[in-house]
Amino acid sequence: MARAPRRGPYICGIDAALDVVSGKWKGLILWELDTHGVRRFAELRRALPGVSEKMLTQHLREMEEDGLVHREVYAEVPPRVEYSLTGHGRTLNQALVPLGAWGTQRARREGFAAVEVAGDAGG
Amino acid sequence: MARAPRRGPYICGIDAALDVVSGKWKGLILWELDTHGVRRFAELRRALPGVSEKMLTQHLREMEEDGLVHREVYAEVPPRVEYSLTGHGRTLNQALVPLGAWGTQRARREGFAAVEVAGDAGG
DNA sequence: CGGTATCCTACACGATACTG
DNA sequence: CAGTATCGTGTAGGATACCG
Repeated sequence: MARAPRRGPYICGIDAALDVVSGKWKGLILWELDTHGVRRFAELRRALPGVSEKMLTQHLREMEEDGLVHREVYAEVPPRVEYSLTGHGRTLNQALVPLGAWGTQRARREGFAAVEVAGDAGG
Repeated sequence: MARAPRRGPYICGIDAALDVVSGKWKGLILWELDTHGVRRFAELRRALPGVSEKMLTQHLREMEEDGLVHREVYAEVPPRVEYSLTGHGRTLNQALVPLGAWGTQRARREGFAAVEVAGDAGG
């Protein structure tokens, strides 16, 4: 059970980017880490209401493997693991800003509840 | 079997936007229609190598319902149906440009084959 | 605290056949 | 040409239990 992302070959850039952000919680993880800089596992869990440990771990591992997320493990008791974005993770986030704004506009137009989360580009 | 997209409530704008572009061929359909302006069913089919009629129809219907695509039916024999982007479809495409560029860069970095398709932002 | 392991379900996607 | 109908499959995602 290693990888969800296909890792190419891709038909176009959108295809390649979507391969890396698809996953129910990845967008949120990106925003959360971008906003707070560094987050612990339990903090991310609280920030993503409804996520299971399994999915959070799995997404985090895939994003780490995709070079988006850095995982820092501290040899302490109780254990502490801190997650943060890599440079590529931050540039991806930048690239997602217009899309986030579009989505927020659309949700507003359609009358859907788009709960504002810290860092949301749509204001 | 009507809808794949959830139509909210969404957690943030990215969530809302991703709900509308997720689907194996939707990104490509967007690019194809944006590039050519108007495309017939069979033309789209040829532009998306490997897509089945079922998936193409399904994606097109969902995108129509999401207000992204306009479907024009001509009462002729043989039948003719033309697809084009709505205003919202075009703004979505604009919002996807940076993401496409990011994906192209990434594919290049990682050495994956990112086949250039007409309209690709990274090209 | 920060995970793994196991089992299960829903559904996105695909293949094939048929129709106005 | 532009679909619809039906069936089959892979896998993303979820529930629960256990571990260092």
